[in-house]
Amino acid sequence: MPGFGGKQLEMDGSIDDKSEDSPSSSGSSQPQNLSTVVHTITAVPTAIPNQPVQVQSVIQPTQQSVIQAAGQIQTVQVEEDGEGHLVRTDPDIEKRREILSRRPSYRKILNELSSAEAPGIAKIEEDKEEEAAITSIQTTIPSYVQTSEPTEPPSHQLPIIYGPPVPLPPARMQDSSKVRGIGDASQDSSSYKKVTAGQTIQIAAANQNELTTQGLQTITMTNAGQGAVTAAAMPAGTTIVQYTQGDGSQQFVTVPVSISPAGEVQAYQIRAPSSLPAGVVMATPTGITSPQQLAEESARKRELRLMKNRYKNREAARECRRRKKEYVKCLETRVAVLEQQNKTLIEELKSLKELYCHKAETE
DNA sequence: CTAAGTTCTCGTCACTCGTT
DNA sequence: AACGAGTGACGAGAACTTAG
Repeated sequence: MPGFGGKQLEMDGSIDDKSEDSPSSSGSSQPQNLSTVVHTITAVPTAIPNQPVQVQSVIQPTQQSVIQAAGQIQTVQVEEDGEGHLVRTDPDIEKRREILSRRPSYRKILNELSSAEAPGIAKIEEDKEEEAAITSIQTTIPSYVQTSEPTEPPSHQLPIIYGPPVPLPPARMQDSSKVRGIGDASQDSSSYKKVTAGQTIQIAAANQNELTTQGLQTITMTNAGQGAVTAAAMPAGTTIVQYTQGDGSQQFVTVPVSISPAGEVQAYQIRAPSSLPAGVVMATPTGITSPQQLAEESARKRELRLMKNRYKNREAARECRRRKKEYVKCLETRVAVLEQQNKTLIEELKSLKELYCHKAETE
């Protein structure tokens, strides 16, 4: 992360009241950070003599924790020991650890920073701009999701996905040559296209009317492609199908499939949507007795839970990153402002000194 | 021009914390 | 206890940079 690494923040005590509350971003899940961070104390000239110097202890960012470190600005009280050395007299370590162990919220930190922001910083404007930018990003539909107008699809093209898409990462982009529209599911199985096991595929009908009447918009079929855990999770011959209804709600159903030795899904059958009960539908294995079955069942439940959370979490991660960026921007702005203030104060001190010297000479 | 290296971005999972 | 929100860590792929 260029631009953050090694950047030394020099701040005066103007935000001490806020930094006291600023939680560390090294959550309790990473308490080891406490022992690895390097605290450097930077003395900043202040215009107020004979007072304890308040400086910021800035955690030296490491490659992986640059941004986290930005949230770890703490107040450290230091006093001169009479020989010009700064002696740290900050509150006890335990309290600090307690603060550090609390999980941060960038929103909270940002709000605190914003409320303490020096006037003249065009922060709201900036936020608006950023918000607009984010909106435009979020409304940009990934190129790998087909969102054509619901017109007659060209005969050479694949079924078109209508409605809120379930974006798939490019790596798992549906292989259009291997996917058949769900509307064809009732047809002769010999006409099924082959789907390589281990892929996440997206299925949609070529006919929108068919979709709307059936209440289905998109279907994502996940098989054993997400690692060994998933592979073990799914009982042989079944897969979980995720589908999105017209109202955007997501549903899940397990579907029996047959996989060829070559690893290709040869056939899959999905019940008519009208027969699908609301919510999650699972083919509950009967008579689970062996530990292996129990493990399979729990793994399957886990997979289902993850699948349900995936979309939300994706959005949450985006939001989190946006807030983080906003927060870092805010910090950088603050640094710029404080640096400017520092410069001004130094200049002022210089001119006052000159004035004083000049006056002393003339007297 | 291209291969290798670096940085950026995104999705996913695991985990914690607060709320119900 | 269950659930949702928030966030760190990690991996993968895209985008960019640099050396030969």
